[in-house]
Amino acid sequence: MEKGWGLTLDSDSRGFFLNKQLPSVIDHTSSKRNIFCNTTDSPKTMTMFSGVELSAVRFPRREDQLSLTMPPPSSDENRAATSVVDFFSEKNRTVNDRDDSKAVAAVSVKKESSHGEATPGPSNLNTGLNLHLRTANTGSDESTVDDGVKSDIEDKLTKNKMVRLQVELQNMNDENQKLKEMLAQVSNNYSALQMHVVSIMQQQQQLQQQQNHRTDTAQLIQHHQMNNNKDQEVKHERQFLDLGPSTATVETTDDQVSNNSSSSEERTRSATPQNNNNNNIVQDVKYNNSTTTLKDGIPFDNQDHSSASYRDCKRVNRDESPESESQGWASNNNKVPKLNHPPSKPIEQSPDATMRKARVSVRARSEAPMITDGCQWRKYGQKMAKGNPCPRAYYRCTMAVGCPVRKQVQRCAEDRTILITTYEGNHIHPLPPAAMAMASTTTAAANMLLSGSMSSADGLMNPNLLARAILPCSSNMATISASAPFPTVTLDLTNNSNPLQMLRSQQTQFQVPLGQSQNFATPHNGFGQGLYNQSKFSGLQLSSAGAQDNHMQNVSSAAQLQAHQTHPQPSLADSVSAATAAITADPNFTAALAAAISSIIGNNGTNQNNNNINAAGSTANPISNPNNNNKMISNFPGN
DNA sequence: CGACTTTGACCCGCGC
DNA sequence: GCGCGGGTCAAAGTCG
Repeated sequence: MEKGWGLTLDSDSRGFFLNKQLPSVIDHTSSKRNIFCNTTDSPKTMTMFSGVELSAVRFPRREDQLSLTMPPPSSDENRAATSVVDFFSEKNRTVNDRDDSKAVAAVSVKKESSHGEATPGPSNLNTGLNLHLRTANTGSDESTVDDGVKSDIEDKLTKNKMVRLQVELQNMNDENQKLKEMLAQVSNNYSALQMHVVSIMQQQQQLQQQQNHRTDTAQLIQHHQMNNNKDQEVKHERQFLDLGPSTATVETTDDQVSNNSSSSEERTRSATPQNNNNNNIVQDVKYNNSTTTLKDGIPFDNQDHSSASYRDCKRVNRDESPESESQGWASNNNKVPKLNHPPSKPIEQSPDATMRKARVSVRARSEAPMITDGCQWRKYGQKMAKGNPCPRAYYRCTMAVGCPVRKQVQRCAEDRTILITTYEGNHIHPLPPAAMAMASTTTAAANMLLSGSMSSADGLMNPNLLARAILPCSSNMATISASAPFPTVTLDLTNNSNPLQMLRSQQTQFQVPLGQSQNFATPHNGFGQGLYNQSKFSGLQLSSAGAQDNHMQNVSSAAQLQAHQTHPQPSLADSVSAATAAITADPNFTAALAAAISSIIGNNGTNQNNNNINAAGSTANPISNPNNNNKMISNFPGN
């Protein structure tokens, strides 16, 4: 059937007659069709004859004229027609069985040979067919009979064809529109999912912290109860509970009892939330008797970090609000232990304070006074920092009232072209697309850091082992410094090597030691734990640049002496490195965002590393810029 | 006029 | 206890 149609309409639109156009033609040629139907016995012939039938009707010759105008043909005519048709169908069927194109060619040849050769007899019908084929190509000048009918049919055919094409076009447009909508929806879902993942990670960290704090607190209480005289133990208990019960607080209390030497760690971890209900009384007393007492004993609203709050509530409120001001920067962090949380403070708010303690610094070469990260900032201060002739500027996020996110911007003293931007805190508002990459990057880095720094369940790891485990690769892409009193992840994008190329080279030589890689299988337990235990190390380096099978490669100077090892890291870290690379490469964050998103999207495949690389490099970012590099520097409270 | 920046003063914690 | 440094405030100035 299809081949038959195809043969008949080879010079025309083949698919056209294969579809719905046929009925209309048949209607106009019903009489003729009946004739041929009667003359054809087998379904095959009939099938094959459909094309011939149409041809005869559309391009009637003498015999067609007879067919249309005269009574039903005689048996001779039927026989003649049948013979022709049979011959034709069989021939074509044979040809078509071999090769469709050959069959078409055969018809074409027949059409050429029959042109103007209206031989009588059995070839008459054939002539009609050939005329049809030729006329289909060249027009109606050959037709001598009933031009009006033919033109009508052709017009209808054309119209139908156009209608059908239009319908198809419309369908395609609709489908295109649907695809576009789907793409937009997928993009939106991706953004939402990304933010959801971040929030989930934070929640997990909070839960971990709470569990760890409870465990440690209980253990410490038992320890105190078992040792020394009970009065002193109770005294100590209340003391550290006043400082803000937490794992860190507990440990700090021990330190305070012993040598009172871990102020930095205390600052780092003391804000860790824990509201032990048993301590409420003590907390209340301490809170109201604090040197920075609350007005009327009303707890400060921890959620109110707005600039208006800062202005309206002057210093008393600032000091009273551990989360409003003191949760972020060093000096304020120091206030946290003293001020403790109001008893009414929800437990889940405290981890927020912990989160805000982590900083993410981005070192990037930029001539601009500030890198474009998509957020709106308001400068609220500037100070001359020691050891740096360049002033340090303080900015606060103004995209939402109460957003606790702040950042410091300072140029590097050694290289004025390097701009150091330190972010702290989590946004409490939806981020514009341009800000998503940086926000997710900093959040991921902070999560990576805090996930471990706050977990104390397994804090007895060998530091040397940790150094090797955390920093397995021979790269200087990151360092852990003891200079900062709080965990700070620095994404150094200023090195002269191409970070992506470095990633490639590193990925090819890494091996995964199970024993140590297990420490990194879960970022909350392994990697962060390592960071936590490395808090007394200095000069350790960890790299976030390497991404192999969703794992980030961590590098340490100590590990430089070790064999190359691979440690699985969260894919989020991959996006961190990729995004930061893109950010640095292009001050225009829009392009960087595209690169980051592309890199994230590319994480799905087995070649995700390459995808990351290619995605970042596919942007306008000069990835090949030798000044680009991913370096992660973690600053921890040192000894 | 509102938003933003500048800048001196202030507060606080830490180290000596 | 004092000085230092970090961080913030808030009045004054600037800008669109």
